[in-house]
Amino acid sequence: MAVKTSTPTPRRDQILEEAARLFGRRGYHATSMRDIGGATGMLAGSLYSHISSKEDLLHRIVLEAAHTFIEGLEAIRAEDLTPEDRLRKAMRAHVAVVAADVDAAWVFNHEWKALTGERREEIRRLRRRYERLWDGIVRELPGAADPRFARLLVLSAANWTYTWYRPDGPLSPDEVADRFTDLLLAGLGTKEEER
Amino acid sequence: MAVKTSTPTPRRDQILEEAARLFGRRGYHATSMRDIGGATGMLAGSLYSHISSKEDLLHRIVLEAAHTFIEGLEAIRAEDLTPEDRLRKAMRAHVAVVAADVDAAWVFNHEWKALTGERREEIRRLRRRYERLWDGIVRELPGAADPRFARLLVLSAANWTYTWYRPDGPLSPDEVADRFTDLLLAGLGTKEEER
DNA sequence: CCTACCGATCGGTAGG
DNA sequence: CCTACCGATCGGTAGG
Repeated sequence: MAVKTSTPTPRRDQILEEAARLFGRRGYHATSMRDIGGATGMLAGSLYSHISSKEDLLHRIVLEAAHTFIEGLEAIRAEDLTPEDRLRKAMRAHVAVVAADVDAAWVFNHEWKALTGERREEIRRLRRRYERLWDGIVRELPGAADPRFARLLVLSAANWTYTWYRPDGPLSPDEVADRFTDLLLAGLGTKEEER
Repeated sequence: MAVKTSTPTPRRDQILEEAARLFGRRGYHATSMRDIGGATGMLAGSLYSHISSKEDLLHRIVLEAAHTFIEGLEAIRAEDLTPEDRLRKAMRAHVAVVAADVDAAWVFNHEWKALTGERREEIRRLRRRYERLWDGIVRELPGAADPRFARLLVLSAANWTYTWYRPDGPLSPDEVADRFTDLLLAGLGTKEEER
C-alpha cells in the first residue's frame, strides 16, 4: 500500500541530528564516522546504508538549516509592517532558528566551508540570498545611512548568538531578540535631547 | 658571546605564521603537519625540532593573539577619555588586530576550542579577561541600560569583522571601526526629534 | 546492521 | 633538516 520510494526514513533523520550535534560542537573534521555511528548506536560502516558519504551528511545538514533561515525571512518580507517592526520580527525569527538548534546554526555559518565543489557553491548562493533578505530589511530603516554596514552590524549580532546562547538560560529566544533590536534601534550613545 | 638559550628562533616564527594561516583558513583539524611542513619548505618530521607537538603550535598562536587583543584594550583603559571616545578607540584597536592578521584572530576566537586540558583552561581565562575589559568600556556608556547585552552587541560587531574583512578592500581598519562605532552609538531607528 | 577488511593518511619518533 | 619508519585512525566497501 504505502509507497516505498522516499519515505521520511526516521533512522536517517536521527543520524542527521547526531551528526549536526557533533559537527557543531567538535567541528566537521574532528568528528569521525565512528563517532557518529557510536552516537546512533551502530558501527561506522552501517551508516552507509542511510547516507552516501560524510560530506553528503554535512551537505544535508547545511541545506536544511539554510532553508529554515531563508523561509523565516521570506515570510516576514511578505507582511505589511513598519521598518522597525519588520526588523524586530526578523531578529526574532533568526534567534528562534538559532535557539531551536544552536549546533545546526553553527554548522550553517561555519562548517559549510568544509564542503567542496558544487555543493559548496550551492551553499554559498543560499548564504548570499539570506544576506540579501537582510539587506532588504535593513535598507528600509531611516537611521541606516550605510546599509551594508548596518546589515553587517545586524547580522553580526544575530549570528553571534550561537556562541553564547544556551537553551537552559533565563531568557527566551524572543526576549534575546528584542533586547538586541532595542539596542540596535536606540543606539548606545547619549541622546542629544533628553525629554 | 651570544647567549644561546631562548633566542628569537626566526624559523619557528615562520612555522607559527604558516600554521596560523592554515589553521585560520582550513581549521586546525583539517590541517596536517605535512601541510605546515609543505608551507615552510620542509617535511613534517622536521617541524619537531622547532615545536613539540601540533597542539603546542596551536597553543602558541592562540596565546600570542590573546595577548595582542588584551594589551590593546588595557592601554586604552588607562587613558582619560569620554565613554564614547573610549568605545571608539577600543573598536579601532580591536579591528586593527583583526585586520593585521585575520587568520590569527579567527584561531583565537574559534580554533582554541581544539585545545585540551590546562592549555584550554588558560585560554578560556584570557578570553574572559578580554570580555571583562569590554564590559568595563561598555558599562560607562549612558545608553547602555543592559550592559551585558550591550557588550555582546559590541563584541559581536567587532568579532564578525574577520568573517568578511579583506585587507585589500577599500576601507582602512580605522574606517571600518568608526562606521561600526557610529552605528552603535546612534542606532538604526528613527530619531524622535529631528532638528 | 555486522564482520572483516581496504588503502590512505594521520601525528610523531629514531638515528643520523 | 632528511630518511625511514611506527602504530593508530581515517572514510569507505564487499558480502552477507
